[in-house]
Amino acid sequence: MTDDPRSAGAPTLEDVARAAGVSRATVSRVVNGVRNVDPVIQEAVRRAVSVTGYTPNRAARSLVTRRADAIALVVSGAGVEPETARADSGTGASAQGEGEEHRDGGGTGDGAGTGTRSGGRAFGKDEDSGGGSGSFTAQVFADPFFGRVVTGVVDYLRPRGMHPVLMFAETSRAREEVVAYLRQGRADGALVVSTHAEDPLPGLIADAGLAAVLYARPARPVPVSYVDLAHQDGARLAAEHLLDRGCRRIATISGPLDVPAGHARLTGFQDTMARHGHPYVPVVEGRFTQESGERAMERLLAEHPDLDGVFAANDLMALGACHVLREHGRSIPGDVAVVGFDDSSAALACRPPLTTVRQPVEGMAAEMTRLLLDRLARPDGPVTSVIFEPELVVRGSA
Amino acid sequence: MTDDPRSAGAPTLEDVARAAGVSRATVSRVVNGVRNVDPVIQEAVRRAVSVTGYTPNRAARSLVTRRADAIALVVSGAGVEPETARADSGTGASAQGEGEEHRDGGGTGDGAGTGTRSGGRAFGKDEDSGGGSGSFTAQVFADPFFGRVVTGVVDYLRPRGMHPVLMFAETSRAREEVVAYLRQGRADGALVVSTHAEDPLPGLIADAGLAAVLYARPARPVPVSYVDLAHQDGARLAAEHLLDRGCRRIATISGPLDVPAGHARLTGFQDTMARHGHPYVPVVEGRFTQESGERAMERLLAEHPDLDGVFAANDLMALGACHVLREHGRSIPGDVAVVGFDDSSAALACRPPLTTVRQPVEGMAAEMTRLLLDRLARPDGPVTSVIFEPELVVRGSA
DNA sequence: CTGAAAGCGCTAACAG
DNA sequence: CTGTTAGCGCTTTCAG
Repeated sequence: MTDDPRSAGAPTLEDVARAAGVSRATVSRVVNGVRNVDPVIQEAVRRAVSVTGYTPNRAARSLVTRRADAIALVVSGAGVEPETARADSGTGASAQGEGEEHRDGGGTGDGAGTGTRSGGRAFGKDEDSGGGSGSFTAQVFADPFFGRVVTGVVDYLRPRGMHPVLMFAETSRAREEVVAYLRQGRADGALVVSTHAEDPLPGLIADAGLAAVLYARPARPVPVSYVDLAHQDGARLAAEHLLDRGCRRIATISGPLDVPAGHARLTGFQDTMARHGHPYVPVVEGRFTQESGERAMERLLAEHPDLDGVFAANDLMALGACHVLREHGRSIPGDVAVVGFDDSSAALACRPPLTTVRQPVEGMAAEMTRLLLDRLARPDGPVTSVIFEPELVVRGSA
Repeated sequence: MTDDPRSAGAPTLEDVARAAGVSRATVSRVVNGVRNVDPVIQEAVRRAVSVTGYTPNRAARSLVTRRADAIALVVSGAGVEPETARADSGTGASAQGEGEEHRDGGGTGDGAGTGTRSGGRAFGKDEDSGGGSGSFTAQVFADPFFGRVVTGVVDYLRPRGMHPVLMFAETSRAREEVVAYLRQGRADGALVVSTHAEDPLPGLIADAGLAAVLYARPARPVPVSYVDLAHQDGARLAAEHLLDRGCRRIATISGPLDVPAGHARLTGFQDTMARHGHPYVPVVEGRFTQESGERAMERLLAEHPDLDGVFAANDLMALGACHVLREHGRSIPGDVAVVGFDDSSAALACRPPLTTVRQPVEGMAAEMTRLLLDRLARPDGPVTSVIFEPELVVRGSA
């Protein structure tokens, strides 16, 4: 029984109630915009609220409403798996193993103080630094893709007064943490962006009966909504464009084949090429990074010096390919036409700007968010998924 | 009095206590790792916890501990200011007016839904789309800088079991929301990255007595810790390098002069040049975007066709400058040497790779996070700030 | 339309 | 070392 009115802490409902001369219940009603409150009292309460500088305590509210009014945005992927060694889930079938270094520098994180100097190094082999430590987080943000996802999610959430909690889940430990986080009720649901197929997270979440929506269809079916792109159609657009402009010796730099999008873009491309009389298309597997695109292009050029068209499964690799082509004296699109995929910022960072297949990432992310919020509002609504159609954006490179 | 043991909801302390045959307090102690608990009972409790599948309810815990164990990562900037019209806070002093367009595209943000397709357009003039809608969020992520900040923050937070809530505050409305969010106790403190001087957010947060640490020193002094880079020193390194390699007709593309970093990098550069006998350096103001770098370079080239060295205040602009130089037949670094700033991913995306001044963003962000956590642990500890030293990274462009 | 009262699940004194 | 007892601040029946 603290009979003392002015305590140290932040003002509570009680304080406002006292100031307005009403009960806590009434203040609560006004604050939550419940009807059935006399306009006069309503006004009095409002005044009391601003006088006291009251702000509702979220923990208390959540405790009773059982809602956090927050959602998690989690990037899930293979990444470094300390315990599982390397989860190199068979680098697909057809392609060549690339032998890309997957290991990274220290990572800024862990230990004691970061000291005062910068974090890790890694990435470039010869060049040492390079604007990104090797952590999973850094790898994720190295691709403009993720920034676009965040943009779409945030722009959808903000007008609704919500903000995403950013989480990463590349190890089984981290995945457990995500599940725990949700189970603790810190977030009402999760938006998960998987960078690899076979990602166990969607399954874990579904098993725990937690709400989630995925970006990209999960490898093994899970009763969870998702948004995805018609990757094959996108690859078809690229193939047709290259063919239409007269290219006849076309090659492709695929994405990692253990990533559904990588796989789909390749098969979509191959299928279309085959249908147009090109059953064999030279392909080198990349890792969706600029550097892997460069290496792949070097290789393609070495094995097929006469090629006149290249489809890279994303813009970053296309950008790398362009660099290599130019270094080898090939003009773009004169000698070799190049088509990318995504229409990310890399497309405009390239000279000439890339002709590319647009993936409306922001819109897809917004839709994903809408689906999650829908589901939170109607927990037993149907599990619906949305597939977006890509479109060709013609610029200078092809 | 729910005498019924097995209710529908998630298991609570009570359930675990019953299962283990002890009191709630004891379970709480075990769960929170408090010593003074008989090892035997401890084991029994642990077993009960896993049997029941217990997960502590965060809201309940936060309600009593008064800690959210969460922090906000907020990007604050000018952005589109519906209410305040344009906050063009005097374009600095020394420099030349330039008349560079400072306004941006519409901004998806505010209004109702984002629709289902991607966000706005904007940015490119001729090319329309381009991997980034015009929202503040999109603009933020268009620069690799922010992804690096997130990386540094997340990598520091993760080992400590914390995750950042992402917020943007480019309008006064959004700023109020950030303050409200903190006051509601949803986050214990904020990491704020201001993209403009005169940002009122730090002041608002300080006035509200909330914990925060800033990236970059605030324009008007605020009793809040911050991390920053010795921008002037960085610019000096760039100037000296250009001079050392024999350049004599050097120009610079500055950042926005109303951004402290932009201003400091310019004055640092000018001072060093002056000290070496070059009191007048051609300068064109850019906006830290690739496109503005291109435009600035076009102009510089038109006015000073004989220049042999360029310092761009960030890598994105340096990249744009390189494109333009090459288009004008200038070889890099043969005809013109180019030095960038930041050592972001754009530095390696450039051909030749950029010689640049490294800003250890990830490390700075980690330090910023450490400072915040420190302060949360010791609320009345001293307000300390850390200034990082940049270093020159020599690559191919100069 | 408003107030009284009962908790939500957890931690933290305070006894034992 | 363990159990009892108060609440943390809010929403929400349930009466009036």
